[in-house]
Amino acid sequence: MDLWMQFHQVGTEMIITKSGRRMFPQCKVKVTGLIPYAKYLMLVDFVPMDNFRYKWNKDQWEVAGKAEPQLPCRTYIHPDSPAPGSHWMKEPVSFQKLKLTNNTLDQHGHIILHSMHRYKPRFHIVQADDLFSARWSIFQMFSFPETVFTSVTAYQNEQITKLKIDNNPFAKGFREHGKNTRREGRAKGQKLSPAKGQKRKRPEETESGAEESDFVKDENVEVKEESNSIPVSSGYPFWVSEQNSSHSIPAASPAPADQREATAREQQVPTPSSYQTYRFHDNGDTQQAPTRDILALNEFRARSHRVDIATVPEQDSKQLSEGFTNLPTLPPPPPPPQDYTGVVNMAVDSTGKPGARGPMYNPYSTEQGLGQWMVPSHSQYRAMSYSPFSTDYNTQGASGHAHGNMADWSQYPLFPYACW
DNA sequence: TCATCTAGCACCTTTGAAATGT
DNA sequence: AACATTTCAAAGGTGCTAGATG
Repeated sequence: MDLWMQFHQVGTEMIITKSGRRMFPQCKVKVTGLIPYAKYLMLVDFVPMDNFRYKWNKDQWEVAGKAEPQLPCRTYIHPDSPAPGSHWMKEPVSFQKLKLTNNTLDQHGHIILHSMHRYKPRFHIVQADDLFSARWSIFQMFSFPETVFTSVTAYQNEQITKLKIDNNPFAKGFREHGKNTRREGRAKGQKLSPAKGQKRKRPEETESGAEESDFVKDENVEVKEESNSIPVSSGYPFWVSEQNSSHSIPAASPAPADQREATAREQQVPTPSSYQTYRFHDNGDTQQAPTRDILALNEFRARSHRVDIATVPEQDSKQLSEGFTNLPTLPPPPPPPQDYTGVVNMAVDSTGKPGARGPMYNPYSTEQGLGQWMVPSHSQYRAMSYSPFSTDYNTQGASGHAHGNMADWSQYPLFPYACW
């Protein structure tokens, strides 16, 4: 939590490369309130914060234009999934193997993002017995304002570089004095690459002492359900009040749905400084009765009020296009046994432990699953500026319903409604 | 010309199998 | 034989940077 806050205050950047890079800080969450014997899946997807592309100019971020077309929205599923609630609650859940890439043709199931765009990870807890047949009946979404980041191919802000070097054990070689002879040897007279001009000087030689990359905090915080756009830029010194900038640039497409719609159902965990003033909303009603299902960032203990649980719309793609806010809210349920027949489309970490669980998708449920709620009509979605089967996407060879391998499947969005 | 991206590098940690000890 | 601990090489994660790209 502390580390995330440090990065957030500077303006978190995440390196994305063709081959994929891990996130740092990594996402690590603590969950409480699950039914110990019920099985759950843990997932993460990434949603754009807005409709703009950014650039780093004179030590600050500013809007550079309209965002690139949406990429297929992939979802990372925690390799332990499915596991009983007791397992998830036993210790903080780490998403350390989650990788980001800018390779739109990626076949490894990494999360595909555009460079120089802003994103926010979003966590999902899905109650389901297994990965094959999971029909998304009950799930919850959580997000954390301090995890917003800008995807980059090279660090722009030298403060971020320094923070990463100081805190990431894999970068130790860059903070220890005199160990990187290669850099010293090249240190003269070369052209500087993007952030190079600013990164030229070596990071502080002083050991920050921040060896601890696991930010273990256990503070109480309330989980809130996101009811409006998140003012992520507040307290974000390197951002040119992008909200103002945003206004100056004509947005051809509507505000991102994440802010517009999906967020209305998303539970957001505020930072310690903000949670006290938070008021929980649920369809306009202020809820007070605390309940159970919680997810907290970085072992950051959280407590939610009434949990917002949405059910997956059945056979009604129109509901999707009309906004997630229309989905019904159910009480925290003991899950009735269900006849799971849906399809799971997800990215799974290749280094995970899928063996014991078998494939994480069901190639035989394609028609039903996609037809049911993964594949709305194009006309409905195009107007929303996002389609899981966009032109770009189809050119990757994953069009239609003929899929023969995991790589193909991993490219489908798990939660398409959240990506408009 | 410039901003951005790519690929390969040196340096480092992590991982897990094999070896060794109890 | 079973388990715990240590060793060590391979795998993989870092930021850096020259050159490529558009």
